[in-house]
Amino acid sequence: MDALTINEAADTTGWSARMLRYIERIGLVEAPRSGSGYRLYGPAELQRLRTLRELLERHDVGLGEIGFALRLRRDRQLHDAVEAWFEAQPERPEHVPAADWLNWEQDKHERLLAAAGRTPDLMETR
Amino acid sequence: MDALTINEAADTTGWSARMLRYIERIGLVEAPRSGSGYRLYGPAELQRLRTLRELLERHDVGLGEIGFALRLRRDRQLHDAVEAWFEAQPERPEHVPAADWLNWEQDKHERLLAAAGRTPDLMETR
DNA sequence: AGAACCTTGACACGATCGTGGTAAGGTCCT
DNA sequence: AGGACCTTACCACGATCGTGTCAAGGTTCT
Repeated sequence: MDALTINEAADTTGWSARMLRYIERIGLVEAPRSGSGYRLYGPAELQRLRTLRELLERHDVGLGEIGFALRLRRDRQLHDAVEAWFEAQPERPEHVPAADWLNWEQDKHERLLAAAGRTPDLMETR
Repeated sequence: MDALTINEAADTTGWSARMLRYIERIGLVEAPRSGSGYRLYGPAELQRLRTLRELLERHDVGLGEIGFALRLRRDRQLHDAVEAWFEAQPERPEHVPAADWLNWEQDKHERLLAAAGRTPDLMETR
């Protein structure tokens, strides 16, 4: 009572055989193959397929997104880059030379962002 | 020399104004607004936009994927669920009653997966 | 007041995603 | 040997992604 072929696995997991192949191509749930190339789904794979389905439904995410999450776990390089990007809160230069502020009104192409992010209605004259 | 409006920001970052709005909608790089609703891009945002561009190009990922990464960081619930799914290596029952193995040949719908994942050519008679 | 911006919302369009189906060919069980 | 199943490779198709453009209306500058 162990390994099922793709259609059997499809029946018991709710996925279609077509989707099982797709899921495999994405890299999630890859079934081992028989000597002649048939996919063999054991309890482990069946379990993963069922929980995968639940995961998607419960959080409204797509296969591609989980596929990306997988890529993140495998490619540390990428993971770190993404993480670094999120982490990077480019320091807002604390020291804003007053001189720059004076030119402001004149330079059409360089407007000011009030203080540090919020703008106290500098632009509305009305 | 601080905050640019959307088209100016577009010019200096390489993105189009359209994309800046799109990027904002996804949740990456949200520009603060002026009193009248104009987006104001300060050095921080500009920096993020440039590095974002680099991130995408260098690792060949899409905005949607980074958007998903963002969702993962914000929704710990989801993050944990995904992590759990990947972690879950459903234990392959170590104890396989020999009896089950005997029925194998007979039960058309229940085939066996050799040992723990790899199948030693059980299915190829030739 | 008028030009030059900005904002949101809509229509559009090729590319990819998520699915299904079908064809051509190999494998397994009677 | 024949039927039922598997494999890969294609064609298809609606939905979303990534972009652009345009319209209608508000803001800012001169």
